[in-house]
Amino acid sequence: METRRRSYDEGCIAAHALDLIGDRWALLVARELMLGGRRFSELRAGLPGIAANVLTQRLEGMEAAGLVLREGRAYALTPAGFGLWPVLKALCLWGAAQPGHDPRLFISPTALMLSMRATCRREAAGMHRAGFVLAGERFTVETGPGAYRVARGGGGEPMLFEGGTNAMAAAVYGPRPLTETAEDSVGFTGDLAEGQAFLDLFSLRRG
Amino acid sequence: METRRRSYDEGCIAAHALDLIGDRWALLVARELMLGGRRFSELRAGLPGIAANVLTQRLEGMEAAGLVLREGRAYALTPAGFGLWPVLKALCLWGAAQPGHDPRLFISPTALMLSMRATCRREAAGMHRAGFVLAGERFTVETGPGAYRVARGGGGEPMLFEGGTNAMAAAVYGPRPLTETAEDSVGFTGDLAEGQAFLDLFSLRRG
DNA sequence: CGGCATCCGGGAAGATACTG
DNA sequence: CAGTATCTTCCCGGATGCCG
Repeated sequence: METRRRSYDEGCIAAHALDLIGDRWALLVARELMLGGRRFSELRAGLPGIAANVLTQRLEGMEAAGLVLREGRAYALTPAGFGLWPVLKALCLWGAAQPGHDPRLFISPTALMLSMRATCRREAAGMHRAGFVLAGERFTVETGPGAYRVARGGGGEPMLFEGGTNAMAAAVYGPRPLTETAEDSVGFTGDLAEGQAFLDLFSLRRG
Repeated sequence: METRRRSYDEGCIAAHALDLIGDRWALLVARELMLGGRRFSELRAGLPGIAANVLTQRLEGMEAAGLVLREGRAYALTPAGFGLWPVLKALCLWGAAQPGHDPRLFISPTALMLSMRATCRREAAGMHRAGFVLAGERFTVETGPGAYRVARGGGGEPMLFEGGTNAMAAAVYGPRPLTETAEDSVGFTGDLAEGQAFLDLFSLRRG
C-alpha cells in the first residue's frame, strides 16, 4: 500500500521532474492517457508488458503527484499531466534517430497517433482530414499549415485508413507508396494522391 | 558484469528511447556530461546519491548504446548522447512548473548552467558575456538575440558571478535584485545594471 | 469482468569495504 | 583516483485470488 518514494534528492529541476515521472512505465502510462481518459484494462492493453500491480502503483503515484485524475473507473491526465507532451515528443524525436529499433514489436494505437503528431512536418502540411481505425480504435487527424490535431473518435472524414497498428506504422513511416489494394493489410479509402501527400508529412526516412 | 537489458519490447519510438536512456540515473549522467567530458569522480561529485557500482553500470550501458565514449579515464557524450539535450530541456521546463521542488537540495554546477540554458528567454536577450565560478568550477555564458552559449572554462568576461551553486540558483531564479554586497554569498563583479538585465532573462517567477 | 491485493522469485539499486 | 566485490534492500514482473 504505502509506496515509499525514492527521490534523487537534488535541487535540479530535471531531477525533480524525474522524481515525479522517472519511474519505470510512468511516462508510457502518460503516453496512453495523452489522447484522453482510459480505463484500467485499456491501459493494460496499450502496455502489454506491465504487471497489474505495477500499473496500480503508477496510477496511484501519478495521482498523488497531481498528474492523473481518477474519474470513477477511468483515469485521465490533469493539465500537469498533459504538460508532459513536450517530454514525450522529445523522446520520440530522439528515439527515432537511435538504432536498434524494431518496428515489428507491438505498437499501441495511441503510441502511433502520438508519434505521428511528434514527427509531422507541419510547415509543409496542407489541409487534410483523415480518419484512422487502428485495432478497432477510432481517431481523427486534422492538419493545416503549421497545425496538427489528433483526437479519439470522429467519423465522416474524406480519407480513412484502417488496419493493424504495425502495418499502419509501416505505411506511414515506410518508403513504400500508398496503393488502393490493401497489400500490406492497410485499407485506404479516399483520394489516393491526397492520401500520399498526407503520408509524406511523416517520413522518418532520410532525405 | 553482464547486465541484461530490460526492454519494454514495444515498437513505439518513445519506448525505444526509454529502453536506451530510461534507466534510473541514466539521464542525470547524461546531464553531467552535457557540457563536456568528466572523470568518474567528477561524475560522482555531481550525482551525490549514486553508488559507484551503479555509475559503472550506467556508463557501461550508455557506452554500449553508443551514447558515451570512454577516452582513457574520462567519459564524454557521443553526438547521439548530446542529442538528448532536447529531452533534458523539456524535463527542465516541465519540472520547473511542478510543485514540491526543494531548491535547498544539492544542485550540481552543471545542472544549474543547463537549467539556465533551458529557461533563458532568448528572444529578449541582449549581448552579454558572463563568467561563473560555482563550487570552484568555471563556466562562460554568452547571450545574444535568440542565441545562448555555455561552456566550461573561459576567463576575462566583463561580468563574473562567484559563489555556491545553491546561492547562485537563488540569485538567478529568485525574486531578490542583484546587489554588490555578497549578502546571499554570491559575489558579483561588473556592471550592476547589466548583471541585473542578464539575470532577468532567467526568471522562473511568474509575470 | 474490472480493479485491484497478495505472495513470490529474480534482479536491479544502494551502502560499505576493499584493492590496484 | 578509479573502480570492484559483497551484501542487503527493495523494486519489478508474473501468478493467483478476492470482491464488488
